[in-house]
Amino acid sequence: VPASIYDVAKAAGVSAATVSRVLSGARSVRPESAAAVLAAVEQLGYRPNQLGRALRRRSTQAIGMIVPRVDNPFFPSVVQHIEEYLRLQGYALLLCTSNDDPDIEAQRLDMLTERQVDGLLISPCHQTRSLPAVRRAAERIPLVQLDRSVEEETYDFVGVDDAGGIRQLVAHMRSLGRRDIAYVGGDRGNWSGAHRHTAFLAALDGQRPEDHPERVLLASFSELWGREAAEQLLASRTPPDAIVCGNDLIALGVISTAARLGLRVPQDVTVSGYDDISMAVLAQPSLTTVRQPVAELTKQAAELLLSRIDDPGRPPNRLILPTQLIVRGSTSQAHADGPSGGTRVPAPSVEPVSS
Amino acid sequence: VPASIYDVAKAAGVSAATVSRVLSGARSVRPESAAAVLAAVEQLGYRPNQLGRALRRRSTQAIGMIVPRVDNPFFPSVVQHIEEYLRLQGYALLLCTSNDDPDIEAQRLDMLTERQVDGLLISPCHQTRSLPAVRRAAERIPLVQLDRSVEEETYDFVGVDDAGGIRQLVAHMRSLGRRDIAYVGGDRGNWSGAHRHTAFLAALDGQRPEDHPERVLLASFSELWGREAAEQLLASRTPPDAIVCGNDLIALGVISTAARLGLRVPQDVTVSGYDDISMAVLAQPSLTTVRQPVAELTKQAAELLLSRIDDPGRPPNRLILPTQLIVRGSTSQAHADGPSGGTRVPAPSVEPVSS
DNA sequence: GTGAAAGCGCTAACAT
DNA sequence: ATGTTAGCGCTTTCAC
Repeated sequence: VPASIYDVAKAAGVSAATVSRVLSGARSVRPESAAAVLAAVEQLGYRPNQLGRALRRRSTQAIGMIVPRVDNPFFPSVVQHIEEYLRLQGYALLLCTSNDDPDIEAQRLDMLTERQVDGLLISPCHQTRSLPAVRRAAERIPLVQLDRSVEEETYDFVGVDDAGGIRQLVAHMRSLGRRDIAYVGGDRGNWSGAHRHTAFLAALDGQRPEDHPERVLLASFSELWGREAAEQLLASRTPPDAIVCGNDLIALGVISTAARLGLRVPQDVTVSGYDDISMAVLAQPSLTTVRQPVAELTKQAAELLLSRIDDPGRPPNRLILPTQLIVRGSTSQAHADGPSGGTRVPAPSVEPVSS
Repeated sequence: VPASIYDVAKAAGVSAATVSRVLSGARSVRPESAAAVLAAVEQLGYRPNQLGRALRRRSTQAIGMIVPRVDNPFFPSVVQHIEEYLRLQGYALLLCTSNDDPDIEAQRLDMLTERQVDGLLISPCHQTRSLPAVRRAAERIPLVQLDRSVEEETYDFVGVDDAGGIRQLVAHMRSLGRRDIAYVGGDRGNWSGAHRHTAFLAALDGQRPEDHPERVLLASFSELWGREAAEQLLASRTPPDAIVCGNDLIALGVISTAARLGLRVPQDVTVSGYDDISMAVLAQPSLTTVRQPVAELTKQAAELLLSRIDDPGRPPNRLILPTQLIVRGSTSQAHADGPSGGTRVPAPSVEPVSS
């Protein structure tokens, strides 16, 4: 059995309270007592039991996080930033995946709540179906949504200007002379899927999408779906001359199928993604996309959470960050051989908005 | 303040012990008491505090896991499988990243230990520098290594036959008539980097690597490094006609640079990866690689861990799983247009070995 | 079948 | 500066 704080106290010839004080550096302790305690800790190999500490302190110094998927590189990159930030603030990160399933998500949310995390960070997998569990959790624990939000606007949220990003992409395709623009997106159940799709339809304005329902295909944010959708789109007698994709994974799938069918990207068809995952620059051709400001997104989300932990009563805050168009080889031959970066086009007008 | 088990007890007109029994279904309780308890739970919105429960039970029903990186898709895929498996066994997964830094790794290991996880799953980021922290943790908590191991062979481990995989790749390159085979790998600090590099040198046998030290480049398991290394290798007057890479990310970087330099893959130079991440099949050309049996790897690791939790005293077990060569377009034009799968070549001789 | 009481490991008041 | 005491929320003997 591992040593407890009482074992240390006995070995050091002091009381448990003194050991606690030495270890947490809370109040001043006589140097020789401190030395004795430290020696005893060392000798017994004592490690404090955070369960006991958390139970008493009513704080675990842990933040729970739930992401919808871990096989979409966008989320790992978000996780990496968040973990780094929280670590520096002295918080541990407890990470879970919902696998895009609201039931698993709810289960995870409850689990983290019962384990008394001090705060919750979540990208809900569904706008409506995630709502009950998010609400339950938010009633008890400071909660901040990032990148995706549930329908209700009563919780803290920091996301990006999905609509603006799509608008930039459509305008870019237009400026290249493309007129027949198709869309391959994820499902509308989640925030990103819904907003990007809606924005695409809105951006088409002149060209009525009702005339070409087969030009808008929705299913999931995966490369597999990108391959399938491209099959439908590109094998037709009159393929589109541009395909805007809901994220980078879909776009990579589309490009892969285009190559297989012998179509040249960008000459025969231009293709764009969304997210700017690290793979985007490696693709052949490299991928034109919209970059989400992950560093900013995660920093704001973490700060929002810490501020809410500090003051649980403050009114909810919703931040929308601007995106950046990254032009690369999949839409512009001029960029096909660029060593890596691509041309960055900042968003035209959108400022970070707080409501 | 949230309701405690005593609040529920009072509301239901029973004792806390009875509430506990109802909730854990431990011993039989009179139906009407049970109903009253459940009603009170519902009415008060009671959620058990797992800190109190864990402190008393001396079990958190949580497993801690540490992976070196989360931006190498191989590890997310491992995580996904592990989480699924543990969830079905009633365990929560607490996931951390070491970011390939032994100090952060040690900190995480200590953190998880102090939080009293019931078991630890880890891919150590370094063979020797990870050893002290792994040893400390393993002294207190059941620990299983997966995919990577520390130097010492005294802890449970399930990995893959890295050497066999590399041997398959070199043999494959040879069978294609390639004679000047280069190697671009990760750093030798970690298990995979060391074993794959060693295996490559061994597989060369006839061709003495000392004659061509510039043919073997080691740094990190990233696409960026792949790009840099390919620059050196392919811009030379006498580029190699085959490049074996330490993992898929490196290979994708190499292919990207080859394309930029105007070299054709596989005609001018064949390229292979390792891991078979989902991106491998999407690359242009698709990537010949060695598949790690992730499902089997994770299942064995989880089972090893649960068995050690069950019997902490049992002798350590080390499992090496066979790999599978996946031939695709980056080495064979015949496979360049295959819709996806590639040709699978099972390992020749290696059986799962238990020592 | 159920309640009372003790205690998991820790820290925060309150003394001194 | 330090020890004593109580209690965080829960489960589990041990009686009845």
